[in-house]
Amino acid sequence: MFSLFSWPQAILHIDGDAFFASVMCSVNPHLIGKPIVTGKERGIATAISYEAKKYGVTRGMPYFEIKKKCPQCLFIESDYDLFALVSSRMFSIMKQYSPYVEEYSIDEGFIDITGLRRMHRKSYEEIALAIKKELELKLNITVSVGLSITKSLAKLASSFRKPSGFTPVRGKHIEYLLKNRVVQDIWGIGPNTAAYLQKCNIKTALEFALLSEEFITSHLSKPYYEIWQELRGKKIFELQIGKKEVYKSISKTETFTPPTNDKELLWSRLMNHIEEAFNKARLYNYTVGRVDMFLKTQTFSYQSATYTLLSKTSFPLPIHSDLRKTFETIYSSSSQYRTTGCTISDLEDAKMTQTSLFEETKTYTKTKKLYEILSSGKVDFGTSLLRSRDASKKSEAKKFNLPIISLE
DNA sequence: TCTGGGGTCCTAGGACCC
DNA sequence: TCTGGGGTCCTAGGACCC
Repeated sequence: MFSLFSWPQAILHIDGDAFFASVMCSVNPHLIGKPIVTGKERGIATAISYEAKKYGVTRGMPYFEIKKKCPQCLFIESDYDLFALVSSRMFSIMKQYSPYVEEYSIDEGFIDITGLRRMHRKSYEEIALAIKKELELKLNITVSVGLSITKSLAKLASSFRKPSGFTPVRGKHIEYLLKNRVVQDIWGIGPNTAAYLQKCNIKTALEFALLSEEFITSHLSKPYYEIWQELRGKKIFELQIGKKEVYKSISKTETFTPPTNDKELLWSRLMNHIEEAFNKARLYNYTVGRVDMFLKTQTFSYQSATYTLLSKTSFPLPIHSDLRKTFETIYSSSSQYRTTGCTISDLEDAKMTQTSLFEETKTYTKTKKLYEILSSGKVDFGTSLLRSRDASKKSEAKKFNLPIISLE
């Protein structure tokens, strides 16, 4: 019932095993074989080696708990530059086998190898194994590989055997794979939907895939209908080829330990995030139409507010006082806050943004000039100018007739 | 599982219009 | 003056991913 042909498409999913931890081991051989956990810089586990997993250490676990579960565990700092380097080497190896490579995340990719058997003089299984072998040899880490006829099936397959597993699933083997996976294992089915399905007495991926089309469309939303089709062998999701450079939104958040209700501290951190988000927007040549900000309390409730710009801009400084007013509407002196953050959206290609009246004003020219100076590296006070308590820096700011964001 | 940071997409429901 | 029904656009919020 699932598919008439063995390989209507051949899609690989490649997943780095405990990627961050494995990369740390690959460059520090004395760590090999030891229980290690990365994420020391944030105090929580971001990657856990298989040795540490045995002790019950899980993602997001705080330091004191890791120590309790596994006292001999080595808690080390993440080296994101190194992870990015290994990641880019991983994808360039993949691209030697097929031009259709999706860089899904830092440690995961999809490869479409449909129609490449002749070129490689190998079966699809042999191509998959060759890629796996080369990755492991050259990067000194292990990867798990799934091979099937859709992205969802390939991803489910790669999680079947770990670490360093290879699971090819052609049409006639799909039922077997699905029978041996639970609905939570399916890409796109999270805890909420899994709980709902559980109530309907649907536990395995096979039970989900065998549901009627009528049931899926009347009880679940579009994404689940697409997943359902993918698990039945119908290709819905295309590979996203090429580097990520299109954004719908950009966000920056930060959690405080311990929580705080210091209004000016929160405001200065929030403004800092907004500056950083706009920096990224300028990097990708976007103008911004909307700023969302939020404060999260100790009890995980959110206060959020939106500021909609009258005309899109790439610089946050001119809207500084409006943002402050927006902040005032969500801050409460009686709350303790653990997280602050912002999301900027309504992004538009800067070339497309019409020159507004605002942009013709002196303020705009000065703002642009200021940001140019700040990003040129010719001055050493950096963006701290905007938050400085130092009088000389304040005078620098005054030259541009700009507001000063105080730390007090 | 006492919970970090950065994203995407979908849907329900209100506002507005005819 | 009261009334029906339908379309479009926007937004808030939820769910999911790594």
